[in-house]
Amino acid sequence: MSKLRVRFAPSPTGNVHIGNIRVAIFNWLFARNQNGEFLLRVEDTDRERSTESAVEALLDVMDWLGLDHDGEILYQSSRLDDHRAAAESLVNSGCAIRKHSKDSGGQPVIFLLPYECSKIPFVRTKGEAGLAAAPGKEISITRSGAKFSCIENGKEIEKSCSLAGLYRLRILGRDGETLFDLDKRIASMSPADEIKISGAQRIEYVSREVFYHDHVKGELAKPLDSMKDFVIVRSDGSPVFHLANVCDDIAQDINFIVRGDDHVENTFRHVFLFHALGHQPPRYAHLPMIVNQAGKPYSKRDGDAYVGDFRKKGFLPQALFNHLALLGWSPGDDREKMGRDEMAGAFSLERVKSSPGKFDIQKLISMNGLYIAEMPPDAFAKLAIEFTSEWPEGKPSPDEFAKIAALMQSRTKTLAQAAEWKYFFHAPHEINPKDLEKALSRPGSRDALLSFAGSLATLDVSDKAIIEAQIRASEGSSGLQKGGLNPALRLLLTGAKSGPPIEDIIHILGAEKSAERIKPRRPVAATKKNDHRAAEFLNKYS
RNA sequence: GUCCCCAUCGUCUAGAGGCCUAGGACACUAGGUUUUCAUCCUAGUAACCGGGGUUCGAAUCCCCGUGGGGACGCCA
Repeated sequence: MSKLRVRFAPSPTGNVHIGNIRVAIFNWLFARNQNGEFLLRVEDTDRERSTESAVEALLDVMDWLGLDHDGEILYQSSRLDDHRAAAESLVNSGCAIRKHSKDSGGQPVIFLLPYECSKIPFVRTKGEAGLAAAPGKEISITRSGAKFSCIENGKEIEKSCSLAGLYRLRILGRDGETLFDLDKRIASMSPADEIKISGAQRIEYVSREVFYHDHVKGELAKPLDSMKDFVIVRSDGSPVFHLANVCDDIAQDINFIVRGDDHVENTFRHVFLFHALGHQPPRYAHLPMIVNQAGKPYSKRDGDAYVGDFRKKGFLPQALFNHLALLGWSPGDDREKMGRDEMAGAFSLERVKSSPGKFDIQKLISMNGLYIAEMPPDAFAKLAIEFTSEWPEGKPSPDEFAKIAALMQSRTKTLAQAAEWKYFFHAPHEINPKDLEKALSRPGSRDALLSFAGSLATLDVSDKAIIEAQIRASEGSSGLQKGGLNPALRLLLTGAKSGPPIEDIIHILGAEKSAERIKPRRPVAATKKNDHRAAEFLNKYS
């Protein structure tokens, strides 16, 4: 077998979303596993919607995730001439026609599914088909398709399909006489011809289907009589996706296409295109889609599904990569947290599921926490500090920040949580009076607090054990239980109800700042009527 | 409407006819450790969509329902 060549071929018409990038991840894993090549093609032919910034965003995101591609990027827009030439050759070889158009505009080029398929390996005959024609309905036949009505299960159904779907079509009248025989007419039909037949009773033809082996879904087949000929060049002369996509896959020598589920139906058409262009179709694998919490597919409209947003929310690329790879694939054992290379080593298409998966943000968060936990502290601090840029006072000093980061790392699931560490640098804006009242409600609390605040002036805060001992001492002398002072101290110091050990906080804050925060002061305004009592209490707690 | 695909705990998944009393992970609950929180440890709740077959035996194979998704563009 020749070297595996796969590609990721996004259209840059908006920010890349996670469903999109997951396709890239699977292609990358597959290529790396097989020692193949992973190519990138930007399908930017939709000029109206493609933007340069979207291309930049795409490249940026791929770089962030470590999805390195082989070779140069192919921009589809640069291959217009080749696409047109391909269309021209298809017209010349009779595989496509220029549609006759009454409008003054140009003529679109329509690819005709081949009528004679005996030498095409991916088409097979299923058998004779017979349909009852709907009475009184006219049948219309042109080179690019037939339209007719028939009766199925007592219901009248309108059908239209390519002539290739109606192999050896015969239309029979009331007395069984042949009104039309496609075999005799097809060779002489010109694109402008339209044949109308009335009085049909019965429609008979040979039913065939196109099939291919999908490396995820197994064998897939589609009856030709459910397919239509399709436009490959628009009336304005621009090539349609199907043509451009196939031409570029040929140009890039792609021999395995791994893409989203939504292309399954396109593949039935693309294999004909490959064949008509003189090439063997590549192999295919279609990945199941991923859906959002509501069970609906992600679309570019899903505001929260952009890959860039995950970065902004403080997710690590390793975690997102890992989590996305595990959506629809598993190594087959109980491994879940796996690095890129480990996953590439274990990857196989056979182990890709064929059912859609729901994206679970909780699991991503958990995995992100795992990756954060194993980071070297300085690396963690360096990444986390970026998330303090929203602070009005500006980013803290890296050295100070690193101490806090080390303290918080095991408590952190996403880097964005670093924005909440503000209290280490600035006194908390507000303390919930109710919480404080509760924290101070035990008898002796106030005395213990004052005692500890007073001791801070002479306390050696460079030693956490000393700080802790002093807290215990203040508790003891005021008749408070061990740890009874913690809630109040924490609240006054940080404004939060939970967090790292008090002594760690005081150690970092220093004696002066700590005393400042604990000291009775700070009137707290009652914001609600029922907070009034608590506010009163606080204001006079000295 | 037509065609195609899919279906195991709430979620991601393991499962290739007997290793299944259906395993793991996230989430959740309880307990332990940490005088809070987090980490860590232990335990628990929780699933084969329904109905028919095939078979000595079905989560696994077949059929029919049901539910979900996709495709039917001169979008990609």
